Amino acid sequence: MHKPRKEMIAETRAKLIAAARHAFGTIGYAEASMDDFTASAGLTRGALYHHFGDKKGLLEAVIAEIDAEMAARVNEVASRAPTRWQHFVDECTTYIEMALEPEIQRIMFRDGPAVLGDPAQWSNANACVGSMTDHLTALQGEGVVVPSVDPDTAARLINGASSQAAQRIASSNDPEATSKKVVAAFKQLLEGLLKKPDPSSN
Amino acid sequence: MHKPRKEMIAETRAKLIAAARHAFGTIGYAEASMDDFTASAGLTRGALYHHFGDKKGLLEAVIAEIDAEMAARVNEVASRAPTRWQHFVDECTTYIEMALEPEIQRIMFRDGPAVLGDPAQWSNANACVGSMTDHLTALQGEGVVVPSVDPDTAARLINGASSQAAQRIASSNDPEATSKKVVAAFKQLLEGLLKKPDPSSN
DNA sequence: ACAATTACATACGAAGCGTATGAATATTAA
DNA sequence: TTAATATTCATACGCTTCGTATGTAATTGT
Repeated sequence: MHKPRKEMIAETRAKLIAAARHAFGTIGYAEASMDDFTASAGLTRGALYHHFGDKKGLLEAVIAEIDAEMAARVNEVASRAPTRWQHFVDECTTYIEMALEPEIQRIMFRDGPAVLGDPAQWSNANACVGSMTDHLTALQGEGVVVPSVDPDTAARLINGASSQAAQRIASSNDPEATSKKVVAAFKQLLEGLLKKPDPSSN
Repeated sequence: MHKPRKEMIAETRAKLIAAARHAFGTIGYAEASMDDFTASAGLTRGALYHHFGDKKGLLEAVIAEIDAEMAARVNEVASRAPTRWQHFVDECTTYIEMALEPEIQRIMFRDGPAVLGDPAQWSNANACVGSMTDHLTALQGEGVVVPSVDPDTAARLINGASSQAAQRIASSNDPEATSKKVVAAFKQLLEGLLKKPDPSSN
């Protein structure tokens, strides 16, 4: 008795996504030959076009998968933190740490935007920024963050800074030292969001 | 009497760069056919390969040109400003305004990084960030900005935030309103760099 | 004036992509 | 149960694009 139909299909989808993810994350989207990485999954382009429409569709699927993983990691790490502001800061730094990984950097911050356009418009991948936005909103309610900023806007700006931060660390020849400087500067910028009278922790 | 040799060569180089810049800025690097845009300049790929080595080489030349223009614009606008801090803030907002232009956004912030890698590593295009770094250094010397941050690092982070800011405005369906919110949030982040006792202007 | 270099154009081969078609299996209907 | 249909993938084809190799005219050096 062979496996049920549904599972076989899900399996080929998963194999295609995994193969594409590896190819996109290493040699990059443009250089990744559909013939090559489908073959590495024991398939052909026929399966790819059937399930994902085209190369871009497959990239979207890969991005959705990575985004879900990133959101899960952020939520897990940040869940334990004394204050909500610390929770928020942890979220940001975790985000930077993830952005250090070459696969994430390449797919989510370089090829993704180039091929699919502004990440803010992606329908499937906004979990991380969404979480940050939620916390900023709550922090405003608590009077910790200045009320004048739009939470979603601020979250996006921080996201952009995080991306640069990660790139800077990743391309440094002394990542340890660079990381310290970058994270320090990053936290300094974040403090601009705090209300003046109470520049609390850290 | 025909034009001197040197001028003819410079002219074909300029024509190639102009044609490529237009193609890259509109349909994008990946979609731009070398045959097409060289033909639109009255040339062939032969000239392109001779002068720039390959497609990426031409992109580098285009980026160098745009970067020089951006630096000139930033310097001109920021040169008139009461305080140095204001000068710095103007520089940043001017940077955002320039990043609103589709051509700059596409070439400098999307296709450029995707094809050539981390912009911080670009040898020919760092004029804007360099200028920002200089001002941050000076502001630290004057005691306006906290001494703990590395100027170059901070400039890069701000650069990343600016890029996101511009994208957000550009892709908004109400650019006017969005611009206000984005610039406000952006300035708020910048205030994180100021020393506490004297949160001076704007 | 003759050799050597420069500045391009042309021609050729190699991929890569998208589509159209085909074949095998599964699902539904009668 | 059997016939019809839909799904899942593989194969085959043409088109476009890129890089290189080659050709050629103009220019420079001697």
